[in-house]
Amino acid sequence: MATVKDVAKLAGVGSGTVSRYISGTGSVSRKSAEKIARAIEQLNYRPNSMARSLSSRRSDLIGVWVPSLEGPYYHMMIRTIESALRLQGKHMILANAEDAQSNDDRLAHLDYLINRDCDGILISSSLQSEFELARYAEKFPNLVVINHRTDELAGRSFSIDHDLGGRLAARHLVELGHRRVATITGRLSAQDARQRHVAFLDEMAKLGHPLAPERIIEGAFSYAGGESAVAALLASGADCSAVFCGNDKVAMVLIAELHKRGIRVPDEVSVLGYDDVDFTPFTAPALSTIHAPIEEMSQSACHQLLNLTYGFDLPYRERFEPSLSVRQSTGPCRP
Amino acid sequence: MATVKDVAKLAGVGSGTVSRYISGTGSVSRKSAEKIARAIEQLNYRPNSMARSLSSRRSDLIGVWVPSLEGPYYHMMIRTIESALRLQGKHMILANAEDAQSNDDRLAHLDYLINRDCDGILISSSLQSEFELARYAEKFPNLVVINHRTDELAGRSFSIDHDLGGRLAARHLVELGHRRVATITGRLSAQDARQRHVAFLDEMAKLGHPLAPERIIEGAFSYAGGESAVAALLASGADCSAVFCGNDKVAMVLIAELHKRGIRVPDEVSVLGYDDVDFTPFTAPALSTIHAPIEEMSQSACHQLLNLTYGFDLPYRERFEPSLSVRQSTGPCRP
DNA sequence: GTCAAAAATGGAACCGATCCCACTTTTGGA
DNA sequence: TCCAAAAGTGGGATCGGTTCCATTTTTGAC
Repeated sequence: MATVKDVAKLAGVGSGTVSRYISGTGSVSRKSAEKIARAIEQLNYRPNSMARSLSSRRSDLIGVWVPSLEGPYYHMMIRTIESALRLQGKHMILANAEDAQSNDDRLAHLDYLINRDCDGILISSSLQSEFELARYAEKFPNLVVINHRTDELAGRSFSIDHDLGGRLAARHLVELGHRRVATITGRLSAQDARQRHVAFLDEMAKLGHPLAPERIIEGAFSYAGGESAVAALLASGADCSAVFCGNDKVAMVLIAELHKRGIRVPDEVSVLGYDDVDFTPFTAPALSTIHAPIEEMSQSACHQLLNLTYGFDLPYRERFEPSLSVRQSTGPCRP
Repeated sequence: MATVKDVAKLAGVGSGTVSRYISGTGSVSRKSAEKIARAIEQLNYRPNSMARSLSSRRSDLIGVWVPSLEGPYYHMMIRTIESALRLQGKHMILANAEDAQSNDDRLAHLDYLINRDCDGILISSSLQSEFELARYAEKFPNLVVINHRTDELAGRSFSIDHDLGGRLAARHLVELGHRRVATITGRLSAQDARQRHVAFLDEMAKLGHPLAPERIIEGAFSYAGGESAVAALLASGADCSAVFCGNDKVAMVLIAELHKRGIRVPDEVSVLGYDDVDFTPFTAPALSTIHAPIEEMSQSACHQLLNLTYGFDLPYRERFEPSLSVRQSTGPCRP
């Protein structure tokens, strides 16, 4: 493989000039540029990325930490991030903490990224306590958090107003006439799950229809968690005309289970999801849900991370608003 | 940040000894090891991965090329690969060619990986012609292909017997008594889609029930492609009691559309999918499908790539067999 | 035509590991 | 106790870029 020196020699210039030509920084005369271009072509030269990284102290690697890769939510995120980074010539490396057993284990996954000398790190937070995140953020300036708002990370945390999302859910169901409403939440130790849940309960109460405790099931945002939560809800015998699910995966599981039992959606029970992932138009019936702008949020987080890390000036926003997306799984309450 | 030299000086040994201690290759006396361990601890030393890569000519980076990241199929693959690589201390970088407009564009995505000096490359082939793959494989020895069988890449291509898969599908439907059968395929320029389709048609014919041409719709393996194919099938007025879909996403779309039209699955129409992705238990009704061991195949491909690249000796297989997974979306034909 | 400012240049030093090699020390069998 | 083989060692060369700086060349206003 050819090196800068080979190129420099063939082009009849110094190695510094070649380097300047390639990076586009500094000035190179037209004549030199042409000679260098020809030499590069002729030698089929490609810069060695490791040497470049070592000497420039930039790896052009962005680490992405996710608590799980199950289901479309994280996939939409990953997909958006990969695309945004590729557009800027950066590379993503991934750490999926799904198999982590303990909190230390989860942090070890972060170290797996940090030890790789990532220029910046994106964390899709959920169960990480704010304290831990802040601690890491301190020793790692180019760190940005998706879907988690915290004051310690002003300008570096990107989030959706899940409080509003929870309220939108409540209003939608109440407007449809539902009074006997149940909910299946995600794990309430996760900020995003808790926020929408608390707001949902609060808004239901405000609207005059507080939820009975037996109609509140704490589940988890996974298919398996959804299954057991759905089983728990249906086993409880809690009679209800509508269920608000903390995310779309759980809503999908619920619809499947209701179908199995011959309970019609939305005629007998309305089901409302949260997130608006890619499959929502294709459940049967199509899922009504709270649209969370996951992709926009992910892209913003990515942009700001690139800004912080490389001094880019890409557009971004820190806060996003969910909106109601009505499809066929919710309908008027029929007593 | 501390360097090997700092560690060597503090420990009172040479830099070579420190290097040997860290990499675990070569021999280091117990006494030196202890001193080095203490120095590392004291200085909080972490090896610089770029310097390490440059001098060892190993990036510990594995590139993964996928034609798309939509839907659970690729996600299951990515998830499996990330995990297998992390277990061996390697890192994955991803190139999603979803946004590629032309074939050159798709190859540019491969270059994006190669220019990063990946030690090895995993390609999830589909539309790439065998010729192009082989061409790249030639100049890049540590390249392995998932879900594509080709003689040029003996020992480096991992695949599922989609011929068998297609036949299993045909047999299942015929055994249930279906005679008026339709099929929605993926893009037939993709090997995996074509194989299962051709075998399906062939087996149906062998069993005495060849498909009428108007009951064959060429679609694509995306939600959008599924939607238009489903629309085309239903618009054609082709009367059928069962539909074999080239993958689960399309089957999901079909179930949703049938639900919308009030057509009961499987009572009026049976729907059979392919792949057995993570959501299949949770469609309504739960999707009968051909189980393709995607995760096992991905892991094998990963293992063999690691073997080729780093001389590991991880277990792997090149060929996998699909199996029938009956759930609730297929049932006996009721005339 | 003059001259200061700006542009362009070559090459050495450096980034922080690995790896090789010549050398020293330890080991254990006779 | 001796000695060959094995184990352990230190440090310099090397990987292939970037970056800095002193120096040369070009530019353009007067």
